[in-house]
Amino acid sequence: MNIKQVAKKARVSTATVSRIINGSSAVRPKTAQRVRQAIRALNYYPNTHARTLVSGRSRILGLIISDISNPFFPELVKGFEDVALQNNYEVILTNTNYDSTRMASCVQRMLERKAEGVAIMTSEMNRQLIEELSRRGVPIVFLDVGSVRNRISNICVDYAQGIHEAVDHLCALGHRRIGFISGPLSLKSARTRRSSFLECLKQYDLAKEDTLIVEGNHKIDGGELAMYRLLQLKRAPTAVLTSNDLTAFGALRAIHHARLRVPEDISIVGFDDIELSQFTQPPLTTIRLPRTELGRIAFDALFRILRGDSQKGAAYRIETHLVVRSSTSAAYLLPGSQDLESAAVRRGS
Amino acid sequence: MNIKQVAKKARVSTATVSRIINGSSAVRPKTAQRVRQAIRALNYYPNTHARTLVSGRSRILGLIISDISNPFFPELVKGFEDVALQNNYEVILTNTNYDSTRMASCVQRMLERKAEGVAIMTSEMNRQLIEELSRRGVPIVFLDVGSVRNRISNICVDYAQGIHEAVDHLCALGHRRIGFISGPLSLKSARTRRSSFLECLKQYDLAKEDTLIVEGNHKIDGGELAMYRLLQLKRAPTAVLTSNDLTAFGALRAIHHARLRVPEDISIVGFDDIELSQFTQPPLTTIRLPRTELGRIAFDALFRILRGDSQKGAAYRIETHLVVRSSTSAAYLLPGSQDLESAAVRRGS
DNA sequence: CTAATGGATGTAATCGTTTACATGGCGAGC
DNA sequence: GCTCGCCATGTAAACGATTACATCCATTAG
Repeated sequence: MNIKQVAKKARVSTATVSRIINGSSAVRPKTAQRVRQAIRALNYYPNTHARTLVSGRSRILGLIISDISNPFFPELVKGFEDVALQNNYEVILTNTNYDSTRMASCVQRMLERKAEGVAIMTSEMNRQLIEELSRRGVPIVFLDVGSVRNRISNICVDYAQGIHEAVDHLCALGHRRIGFISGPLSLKSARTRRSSFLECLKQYDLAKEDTLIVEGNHKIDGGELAMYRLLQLKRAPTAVLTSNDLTAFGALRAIHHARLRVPEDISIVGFDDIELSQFTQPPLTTIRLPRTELGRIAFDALFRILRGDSQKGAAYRIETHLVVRSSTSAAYLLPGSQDLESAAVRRGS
Repeated sequence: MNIKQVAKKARVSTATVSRIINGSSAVRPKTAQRVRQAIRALNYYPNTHARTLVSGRSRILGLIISDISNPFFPELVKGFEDVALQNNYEVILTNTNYDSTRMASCVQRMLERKAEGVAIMTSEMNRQLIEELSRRGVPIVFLDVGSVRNRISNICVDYAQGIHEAVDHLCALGHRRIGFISGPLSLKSARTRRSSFLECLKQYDLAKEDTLIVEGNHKIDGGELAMYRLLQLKRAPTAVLTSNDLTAFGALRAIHHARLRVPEDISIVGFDDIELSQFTQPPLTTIRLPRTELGRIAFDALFRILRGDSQKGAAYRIETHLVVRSSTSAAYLLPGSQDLESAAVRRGS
């Protein structure tokens, strides 16, 4: 079951067997055939640990995410793993659970298993550990927070673009009061999304009232609560953007409970385009963030460095685009009658 | 950065350092302290590959699932990983994508990375590969399909129990015609769920008409289509059980489109209790399959064998229970008026 | 015909640990 | 005071590959 037995059976040295396995240098076709037969006959496959030990290359890549049960991540993971597998890399997947202590142990495990590169798709970072990785020469790719300066490759998601498209779309439908339900502001990604939205409001010269921006938690219940708060405003928004789709689901629920209608009374726009968004009632207009591609790019970023095709600290960009479904429509209320309760009454509900 | 340097710094032999790290035999407290200091000073951690190579134990466990973006799996994975981590095992996660060719490569990867045990939570099995694992002495735990005979530990999910509770619940509410939307019958788990249902009907002496049983695909669109078919029946069911929650989501959609109401016109029961089921409209009554626990038990089954506390081929059991939410209620229609269309008309919709 | 060249193969060191066995020193029992 | 035994530690052989270097043989050029 080891290379020696194969060598013996094929009447060659272990070096020759190794050469066949790795294609590292030429061997006579006749010898090669004999070796290959022996390998098949013994059902031999090399011991990766021995390989790693001597060659210094583990063919392992690390992927650190927040939480696999967050619907944002599975597709990203699949994208990453698919290409990694195609290139004969094994993936070690770890969850930080949004906890920077656990993040530390994630990185430590990468280090121990000798990952050749690490993709960190979450923002609980720990300077010390990152530097430890850098010092050991392990290439890193980050989501949104890398930079050339620290030699960490960065994948920059262009949130602004999708948000622009959404606001554009809503404006074209006649909306002027647009609300926003953010994620938990402790999260970097949530903050970025919110500030992109604020930026956008400015550009479109739209009302920017603090009351129209409410903090959620990137989960359904938080979206629901936040939406209730928006509905209680004297002058409620006629359209609401949300920081992720789960938040939008919650908003949908709140509006339904308030006996109002989407999109007739209020338009809702989600973010991420998780699979379930096609199946809400009504199907959700949302900003698509191509997560499979994100995973692919993360692998690519690492792979290029490993092959020497690219420097550490390269920058990549991912676009986001609006997907229009049925949760948005023309602003139904006239400027003078922005009272949602009366709308409900008018409809006789 | 290796054990020699630590040994040198602490003025002991590598064997002593190893003893400290593994606690394998007593060392003088004074020496121990010196070694520990050296370890900390050099920021040393052992090379797992070297360890595995010589000790033959990798501290790696394999977990094979179908598809991480199927909402059934994330919690299972988390349950498994959490306990594995607590016991210092690393987890290699692989997806078969419901494809038995890929299943083969999953197992191969486990073999190559020298997993000490493998949990196979999907049913695309490949006799040959399983035997290969067995031959190399790798303990295996399977979902539903293991057995003592082949020395494969088995976790048996008691689908019948939850289904009984559901049927019981529906009967108590006055339902007599209960439909079922199954998963794709190519899947073992879908077949098992369906046959549990059929079994149950018999016990309750309920109508068993083939037309009341429709095949879905364990996804939303399949559930929707299947529900349409049920709605078109002359004598449609007043309650429908589904093989998983996504299917139930689809059914909800279909009923909504048909301008009927859940639960007033039709009661719906899901299966699995994925997180989103709390948030549908109405919140879904469903049969809870405790997936985190499933993951935990899978680890436990392997761990016991590894510690020698248990034989290969042990059996474990997981219970399922009904969770009543709002998608079920008393059968609204009188026996003589089981015409859903007229129900809709009566309500004036 | 000899020497140089180069391609195919073998030899052996190496990677970083663990662990069986050897050694050394010290206390206890006689 | 000697021996026995035990505890703490060291020595060195594995584990299973890769790979630099050496060797061998055949071919070709001079």
